[in-house]
Formats: sequence, C-alpha cells, structure tokens
Amino acid sequence: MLASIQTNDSVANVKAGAKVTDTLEAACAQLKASGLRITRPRLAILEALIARSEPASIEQIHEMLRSTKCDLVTVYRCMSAFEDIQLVRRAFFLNGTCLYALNLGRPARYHVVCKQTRRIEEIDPATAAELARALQQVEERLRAQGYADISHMVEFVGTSPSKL
Amino acid sequence: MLASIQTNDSVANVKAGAKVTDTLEAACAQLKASGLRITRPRLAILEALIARSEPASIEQIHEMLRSTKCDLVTVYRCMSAFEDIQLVRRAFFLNGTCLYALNLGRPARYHVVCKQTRRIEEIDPATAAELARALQQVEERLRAQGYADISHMVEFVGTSPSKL
DNA sequence: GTGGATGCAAAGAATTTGCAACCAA
DNA sequence: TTGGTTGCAAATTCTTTGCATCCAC
Repeated sequence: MLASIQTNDSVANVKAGAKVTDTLEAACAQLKASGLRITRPRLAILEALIARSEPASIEQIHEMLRSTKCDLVTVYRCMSAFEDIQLVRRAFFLNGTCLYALNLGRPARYHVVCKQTRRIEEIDPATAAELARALQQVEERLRAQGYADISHMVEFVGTSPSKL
Repeated sequence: MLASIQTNDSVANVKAGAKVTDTLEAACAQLKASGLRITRPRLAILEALIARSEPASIEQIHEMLRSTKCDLVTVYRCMSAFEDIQLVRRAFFLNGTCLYALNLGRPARYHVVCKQTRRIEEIDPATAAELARALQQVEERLRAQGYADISHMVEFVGTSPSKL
C-alpha cells in the first residue's frame, strides 16, 4: 500500500541516513520551543510520520505504532497539539477523515488521491510550483483585504491509471 | 467533472427576478434526467440551498428546513444522492464537517473560511480566475499522466478582518 | 400499482472528555 | 516536585443502516 512514489524527497531520505535523525531533531526542537514535552509516544508518532513520507490518517498513524502500544486517544491529542504549533499540517480530507503531514519548513506539497485505491501521489514539482504561485497570489490578495493568519488546503481527486 | 461544468455555463446569466425559480427548475430537470424523483423534502432542500448563496453543512441545511419537518437522515441521503449526480458539490471540509453547494452551471468558486466566526467569503473573481487556471493546468497534467475523472477542492482559511 | 423515498429507531464510526496514574523537566 | 501527558473508559457527535410506511410517477 505504501509503495512510495518517485518523490525526489523520499529518495533523498533513503540516501542520507542522517537526514531522518535531523528531521526528528528539528521536530523535537519545535516541540521544545513551543513548550511541549518530548515523550515516548510523541517521538514514536514523529518517527512514524518521518518514515512514511506520505500524509497519514490518525488511524494509519496508530497502526504504525502498534509495537509501541500508543493509545488511539493519544494519537488524536498529539496530532491536535502538533497542528496547533504547526509542526504538522492537516493536509487532506477524504470521506470526512483527514490526513496529516509533517510541516517542517518545506514547501507545501500538493497531492492527488485516487478515488478507488485511495493511494496518494504527489503533483510533480513544476506543475505544483505554478499552482503554489497562484495560491500565494490569492493569499496576498486576502491579506490586503485584512485577513490574517491565512493558510490553504488543496486536494485533487481522480481515478489513478495504475490500479494495483 | 468540474472543468467541463465550468465551461458550458452560458445559462448562468438570467434576470434577477426569475432567477430563483429558474435555478430550481434547472435543478429539478437534472433530478429528472438522472432518474431521481422530485419530492417535497428534496424541493425544500434545493430551495434552501438556492436561498442561501453560500455553501452549507448538512446540519445547517437541516436547520433551514425546520418548518418542513424534514428528517436529518433524509438530508444526508438527499445530499449524497445530489452529489452522485453532481447536482451539488461537496465544497469544504472544516473540522471534519463538509459543506455543500449547488453546482448548476456556475464557475467553481473559491472561498475563505474565517477561523473564528466560521463565516465564508468568496474570493474575488479576478483572483479566482487566476487560481482556476492554475488548477486546470494541474488537472490537465494529471490527465496526461492517465488520471481520469479528476476534480479538486480548495479551501482558504484565515482570520477575517470583520469580527461581526 | 410499484419502486423509489421518507421517517423513525437503532447501529456503527469517529472524535472528545473525565480522571487517576505517570513521567519529563 | 509538579504540571503536562497518557491510558482507559465512557460520553458525544457524526453518519449509516434496517424496515415499515408513504407517495411520485
């Protein structure tokens, strides 16, 4: 199910083994800076999010933590806390469930969700850049109108060509 | 799909007075064409959606129908049916709830949701057009990659300047 | 008349809350 | 030590399902 896509980023993760720990450290730093404690469940969640380079649902995260016996409620609470400090971004909404992705100073990514398989694929960087520009333009306009603290969510849905 | 609906919408411009009934008729026509029956609850729901020109949640629609005593379950079922025949578009996801909007030959609209008041405001047409173009470009690219039946959702979230 | 649609009740999922025990700082 | 965190259980909220009745066609 997680047969990852060709994101140049996940490739980078595999190549540079150190990057994972770097990312984890950055996340911990952000926790600390926000006055949140670094606990075993939280570390496990962050590791899971880093290992999986795609957005994950609460349920999926909980599944990945089976070995650490982290309560489902804890996942809910942690993700909520992480979202508050913007460590994580609530990225997708599909059938009323939403997916979370780490939000560590990276450019926002845009994805397609397959209606049938529910697999997620990343929009290629070139096209995404164009989209990002348009989105930023809208945000700027909103800011000019007096809106503050603006963010956005974009989701593409379709039927994937590869029905694996 | 969204794009095709956006393009053949020359019916959109009507005189203000007759517009509501026209819209209702168009909706009924679509129901009929799809083999769905025109019932009192469905008419009431459609009228409510037309009267309110903003996207509405299931809950809100149900509230608006208090006088007609339409069951909440019926609203769920109708909205689901309407979505299947694309009479309606599931437009927003906020806190796990989603908002529905009529999808009758109008260009897709993009909205900002205020974090505090939860009020919805429309993105001005000029900026929206730019955004629509970028979105279409992404969809085209996806189609080229083999995706079918593509649609998208976009939501801006921010804090509105007017805290009424 | 017939099959789709509705209302009511009840089941099922998803998410939140309360509280005692726990542990990171 | 101490207040933020966690786990467990239970409460809530949201959404779906079953079924008898109803009504649009």
